[in-house]
Amino acid sequence: MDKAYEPHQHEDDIYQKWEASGAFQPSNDPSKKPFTIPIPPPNVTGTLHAGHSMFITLQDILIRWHRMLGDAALWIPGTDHAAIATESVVLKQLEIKDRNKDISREKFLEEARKWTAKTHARITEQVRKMGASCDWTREAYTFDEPRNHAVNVIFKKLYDKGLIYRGDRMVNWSVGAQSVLADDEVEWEDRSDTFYSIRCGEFIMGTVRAETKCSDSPLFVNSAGEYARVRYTQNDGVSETIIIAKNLFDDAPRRKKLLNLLEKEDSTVELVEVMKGADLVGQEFEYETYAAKRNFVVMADDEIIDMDKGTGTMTISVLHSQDDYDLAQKHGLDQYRFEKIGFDGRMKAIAGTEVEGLAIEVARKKAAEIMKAKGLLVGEDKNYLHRVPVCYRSGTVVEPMVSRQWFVDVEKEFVPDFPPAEGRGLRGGFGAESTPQPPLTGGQNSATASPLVKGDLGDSQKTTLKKMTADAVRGNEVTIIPKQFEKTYFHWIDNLRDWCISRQIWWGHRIPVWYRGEEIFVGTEAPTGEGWIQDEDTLDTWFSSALWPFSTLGWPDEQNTDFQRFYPTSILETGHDILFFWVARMIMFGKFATGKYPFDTVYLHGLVCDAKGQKMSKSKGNGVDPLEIIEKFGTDALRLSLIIGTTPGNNANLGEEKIAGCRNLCNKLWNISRFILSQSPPSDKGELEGGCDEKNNTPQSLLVREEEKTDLQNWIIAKTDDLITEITSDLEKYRFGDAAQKLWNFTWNEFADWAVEAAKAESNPNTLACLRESLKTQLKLWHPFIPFVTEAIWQEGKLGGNLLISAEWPAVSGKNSSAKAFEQVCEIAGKIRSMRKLAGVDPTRKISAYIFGKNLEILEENATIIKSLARIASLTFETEPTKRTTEDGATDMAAGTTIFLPSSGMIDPAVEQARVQKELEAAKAQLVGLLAKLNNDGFLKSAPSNVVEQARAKAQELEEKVKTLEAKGL
RNA sequence: GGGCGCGUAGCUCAGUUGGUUAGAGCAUCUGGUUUACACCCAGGAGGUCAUAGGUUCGAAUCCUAUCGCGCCCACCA
Repeated sequence: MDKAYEPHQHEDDIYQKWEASGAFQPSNDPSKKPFTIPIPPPNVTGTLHAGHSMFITLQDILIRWHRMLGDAALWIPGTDHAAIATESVVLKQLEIKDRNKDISREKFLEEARKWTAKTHARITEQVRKMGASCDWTREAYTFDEPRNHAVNVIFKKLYDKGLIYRGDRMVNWSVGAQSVLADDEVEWEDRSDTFYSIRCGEFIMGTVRAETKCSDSPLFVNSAGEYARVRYTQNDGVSETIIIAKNLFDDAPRRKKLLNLLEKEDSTVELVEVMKGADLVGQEFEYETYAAKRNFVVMADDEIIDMDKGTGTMTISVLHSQDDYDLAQKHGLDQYRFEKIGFDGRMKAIAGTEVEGLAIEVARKKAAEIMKAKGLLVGEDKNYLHRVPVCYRSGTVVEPMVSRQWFVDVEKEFVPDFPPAEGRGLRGGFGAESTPQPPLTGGQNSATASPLVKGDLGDSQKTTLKKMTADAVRGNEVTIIPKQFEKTYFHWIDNLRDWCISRQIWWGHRIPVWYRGEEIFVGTEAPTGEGWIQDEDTLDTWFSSALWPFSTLGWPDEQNTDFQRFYPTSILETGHDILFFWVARMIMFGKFATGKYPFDTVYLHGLVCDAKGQKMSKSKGNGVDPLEIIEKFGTDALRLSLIIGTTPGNNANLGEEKIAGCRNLCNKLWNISRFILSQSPPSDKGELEGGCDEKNNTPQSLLVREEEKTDLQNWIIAKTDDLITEITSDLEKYRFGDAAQKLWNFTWNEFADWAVEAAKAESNPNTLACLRESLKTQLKLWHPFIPFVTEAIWQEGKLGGNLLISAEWPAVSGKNSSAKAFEQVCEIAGKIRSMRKLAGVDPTRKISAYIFGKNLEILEENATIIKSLARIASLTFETEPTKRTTEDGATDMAAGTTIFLPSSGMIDPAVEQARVQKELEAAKAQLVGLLAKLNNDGFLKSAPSNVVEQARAKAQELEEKVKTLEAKGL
């Protein structure tokens, strides 16, 4: 074995061995419990980033662990076609500026397929680099044929249930890019614009969008709000009244700002009367706009109209603002749907001949000018700060525009037709679902036919997609870890609106709808007959992603063996940022399509940040490239650094120093192994005399002999057993960070620092056998976290007949060993080391030492070890403290004994005195606190007895210590 | 604006049901080269657990308020 572990000499080779061995594929043995994780498919055009590294590591840990537990572990890999991102990457790659003019749909798709085939090879190779033990024979792609079929089937199913409809929808329209933008393609920019206050009859309303105030509209007030009729008298004697919110009237500075054209230095303002909004409702009036005379009617909406904003009134522009659109929907105001702006970003005729054909911003200024000239404008606040949506591509302001889109209706009631519950049923055998079970035969009619339940069963079975999605978590059928995300989940569901699923791009699943005149056909295949034209749009990427846990297992063929065996899957692990986009929709579609929630546990990890906890971003340039890290430190170091010191859901900080530390751990493990293996060289089966233990490939001479165990050997066995228990329990609780931390602490600070060092002194073949066994156990426990180095050691040492990836998860030995005795030895050795150092003893010098105490048998038995660990030449044990404690030298207490190091001219009495003084003070301070506690009746009465006992014992020990140190005669 | 969360050692973070002297890695200080490992070994120092109240025999942990920070959702005359 090399002196240091060199990851690159092993990793690729090991990965190939694993894959070739078939270990990545789940066992076909029907007696094995299935354990399934669907991978969050990375973008097919992407490259590996820190977020990928995180989920690959976590999921691989789970998969490897379950595989070792003997489960049929299946991790399905795949990639995502990432519609929008991919389309823009490919267009850029092809140097296409205007998709609609420069390339045909077919040609584009062909090019995109070519391109993604190339990038697919890259990203999957990178996933392998991380050591992902996923089953590549089952690889899927969100945009391949089987997944397309699944998409079409569920689309039709939803449509047939009336859960998919076509409707108007406000979209983000980029005039610059001539395209609809997804919400995450919209950037928000802080801007300073002019806020106009405009006459609307006697009312005043405020807006930035002056160009849209050119049509008939209701004027909304708050019926409970107070409005003020205010009289303005100018210095020339001309006076008039206007109506504004009473709040605004009372707030003179704000009033002056909003009504600056009316409220001049020398004008007077007086309150004429105060009215309730309700009193104003119903008024109809005609008034001039910048375009033409229009009709207004006063209406009320107490939810939307906020008396503290603007002038407390609002007119609407139904087709050009989301809020206005919603308001119009709510009040059924279809007659006010005026298209004032075209998709070219220019004003239409209804906006008036003065501005027709002008671009929005130009029209706005023109409209303001006209209104000013006509006296319609009563205020201009030129420094109105607000945020505007901007197209990330063209930089132009995004216009809300109405267009026809496809939606999934999440509120509509329907009767689900879940397939019969047979076969494996719900995971874990908990058969009872919180939601009513569907009838065994599908269809709405069969439901009412059941004689078993009285009343309208059809109604009782009704549900909505929204309810289904909420019930998953509410009914504890899906558990979210960490739990706090359940709150976020419910909050999202409570605010859930219909899901717009159509996208005006080419790269995606085309909507399976065909039109012929007024006819509409929805199906999984194109209809026969002439003249059918397929919908131009494609589906939102998340639509196909929502099917991932079952579309990858053969659905809609529910007889498929994979679907039967592995669905529902076990755990969905992903970043908390896509809880809504992805996780919630999988839950929704999974239940709808299959009758079962697609997984029972959702584990959410946090973001991967830089060493300072800053979000990684391209602009900051603080991104960590996992491939570079792997190159420099090895995959295991990267994996470990992502796990250690992190907790579920919280962000993980990644810096080179931390990764280097993890690399060091790998090297430490390598060197511990190197030492142990050098003492018991690897052997092929039967090579050593006496043959081998068949199963473990352990030479007979290295089998642990129970009958002659020393304290050290017992310690190794007991501690290793404890470790198995703890790591297993941590993994069961998804406490990966804790598990890794405990393994680290054991391997390095206990096993290497104490056991291996003590073993050198003990020089006993049975100790070596114990070390070797413990090492094997540690390699197994470490394997899910750092698979490469553990496998490399396993192979180098020929520690098992097979690959470590296929080894069994360790079970406790059950050999009733105790670590207690040897722990005492460690404590004594540690104390002597500390005393030597603090007293200034030459570290190379071997000294003599005395230990006084009642029960010294254990220490005497381990004298050789203590002498070796603490560099002692002569060690004397005595029952009673002799006068030696009053001689010059260092005295202290540990493990119930008193330790004395004679000075022999090495110890400076002043230094020693200072040290003892410090010890004494600390002990006294602690004792005072403890005694106070023990004298407190409340404590004695209420605290559990073991806590009281512990306090008593500690107090006694401290009293003794204080006595001994004081006796030193300071 | 609505929601969620976080302030613990110089830095980055753990701390599970409230219960010994609050832990780790890195950094730092003092020393060392010993049958694997300088990607090392041994020993130190370093904390008013953001602040102020409260509950309790007992609070980093539970409650309230304040201050500071982050994330998600919404996009508002």
